[in-house]
Amino acid sequence: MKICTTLDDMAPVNASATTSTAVDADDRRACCPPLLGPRLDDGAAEDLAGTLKALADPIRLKLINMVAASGEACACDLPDLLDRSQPTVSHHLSILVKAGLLQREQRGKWAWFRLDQDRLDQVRSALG
Amino acid sequence: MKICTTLDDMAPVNASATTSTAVDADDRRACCPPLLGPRLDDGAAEDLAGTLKALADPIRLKLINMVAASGEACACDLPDLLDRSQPTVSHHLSILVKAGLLQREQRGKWAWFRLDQDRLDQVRSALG
DNA sequence: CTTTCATTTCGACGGTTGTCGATATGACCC
DNA sequence: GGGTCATATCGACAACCGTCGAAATGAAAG
Repeated sequence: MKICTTLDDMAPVNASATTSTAVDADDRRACCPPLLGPRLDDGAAEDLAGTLKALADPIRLKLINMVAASGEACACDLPDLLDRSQPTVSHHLSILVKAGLLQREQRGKWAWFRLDQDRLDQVRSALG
Repeated sequence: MKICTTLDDMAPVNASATTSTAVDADDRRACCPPLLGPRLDDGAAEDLAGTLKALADPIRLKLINMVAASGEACACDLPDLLDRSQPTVSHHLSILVKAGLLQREQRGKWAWFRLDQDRLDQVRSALG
């Protein structure tokens, strides 16, 4: 039972000028704006959250920063630069690749990584 | 011991025209670009990761979406809309408020939330 | 002051995550 | 093939996270 009556409680912040000024609902929640709009469906929310999870780690942010700063980076340098073990860095890199934020390229025995700028732009615009 | 010799392995992708073309290092890693640039220091990485962590959850994304769609939202409606218990929704709201992404306002017994657009813009530009 | 109702906090639980050492895979060279 | 080196995967562990029911807090009304 959610009535949300007592319009007095609603300091009319933006007063969203609807037609009806008087409230007459008995069961309809009179106080609450419809909350409709361009709804973010479950799938989209899950997808965006997944990509943001890939970004939401300081080590992975520094990885992206390093790759972006140099244009590309060899995996061989990163454990030292990040003060993390080689398996840990490999783990983070694979997360970023899986999220589409980094592209992996094998050159000889070394693995090189480049930033997928389009993917990052895509994430940034999703936050707009 | 990381030498990274054998320039053959470096298909010169962007060839970053440095002065020295010949490689003569014995201990210096000759294959790897300097990886310098506008470095993201530990503190900044931690801060940004913290804010992104607040965003990186489907329920919290839907919360932000709902608040943004209506301009403001009453906490009383959200548990039903999100199909989560009231304590769970309260928990997510507090995370978003703590991250500065939502602003809380008490109106009577109800709690209303608004989006802090500047904060969101700030996050988005940090990803640029 | 007592009751009522919205919201927060607490305690607990299962699931996920970051980390590492050890091991496996894969690429090159001889 | 065998050796060497870079990277990925495995197994384990502690820490963290999302979730809920129960209880505490806070705000308004009677």
